[in-house]
Amino acid sequence: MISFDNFIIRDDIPIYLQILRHIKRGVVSGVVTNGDELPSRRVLSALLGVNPNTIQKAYRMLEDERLIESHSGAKSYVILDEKKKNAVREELVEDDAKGAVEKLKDMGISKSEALALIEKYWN
Amino acid sequence: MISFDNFIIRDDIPIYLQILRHIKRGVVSGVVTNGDELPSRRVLSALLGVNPNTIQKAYRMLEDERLIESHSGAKSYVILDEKKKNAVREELVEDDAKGAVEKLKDMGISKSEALALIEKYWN
DNA sequence: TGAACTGTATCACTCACATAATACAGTTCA
DNA sequence: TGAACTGTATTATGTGAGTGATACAGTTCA
Repeated sequence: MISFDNFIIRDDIPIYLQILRHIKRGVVSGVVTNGDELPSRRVLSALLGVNPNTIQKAYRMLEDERLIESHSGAKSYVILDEKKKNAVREELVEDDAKGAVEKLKDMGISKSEALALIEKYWN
Repeated sequence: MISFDNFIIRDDIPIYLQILRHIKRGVVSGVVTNGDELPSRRVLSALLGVNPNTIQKAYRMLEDERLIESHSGAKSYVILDEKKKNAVREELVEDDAKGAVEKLKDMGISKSEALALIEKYWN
């Protein structure tokens, strides 16, 4: 069962996206694996204190990306293989590392300065 | 006069924030300096093809941060000193480098992997 | 002085997001 | 079998961010 312990809702980005990313990051970090069961829409909505439709929106997007499977009446499960896992990893890395590089470059920061910054802020 | 040449509007974040960041990055990179004149709200809105209120929103935020000065009827100018400049630099670095570090960490990526990613995506 | 520029303020509109309230159908399992 | 769970769909509503349209007032300068 995918865990949502210590999942805290922020208000800077849409909740359905936070749920989506939570699961994708789990996939990349290895916490979420093939065959894992997802909490039902109703259960998770009650747990997080949000509307079931918000959960449904996140789950629907995951299903569109073939990362989970849902069948009417039955529970929903994670469907993963190495290829998908790598794709998710690539996607998240694109968003994060690539975006950061672009921004740092825009500010006129050199590569060595950028590397020093990452070092600095890592701790 | 602050330049908006090769400024391209994206649709993923609010336009007023893009304008705000464009100017702040100019400050950090040294393209924007103390006493520089800003394009008027109407002129810039026409140039970018957006509503004058959108420009006003960005300028208003810059004024709240004391980075520019506006007086009714008169032109708007950049007001900078070393202290403010460093503050802006710190702020942008916070947004970019610090945020990137946090996300990469969340994905279970190690520091050395992160450094390698920055290297990789720099080109 | 007055035209043409400035900044500023106010109201209206759209849209994404989230919520709310149901309804219906498929499944699981005691 | 039937209760209690699942997923799915639909319609309505509220809210705030972002933007648009417009009006008003101050300034600059020929």
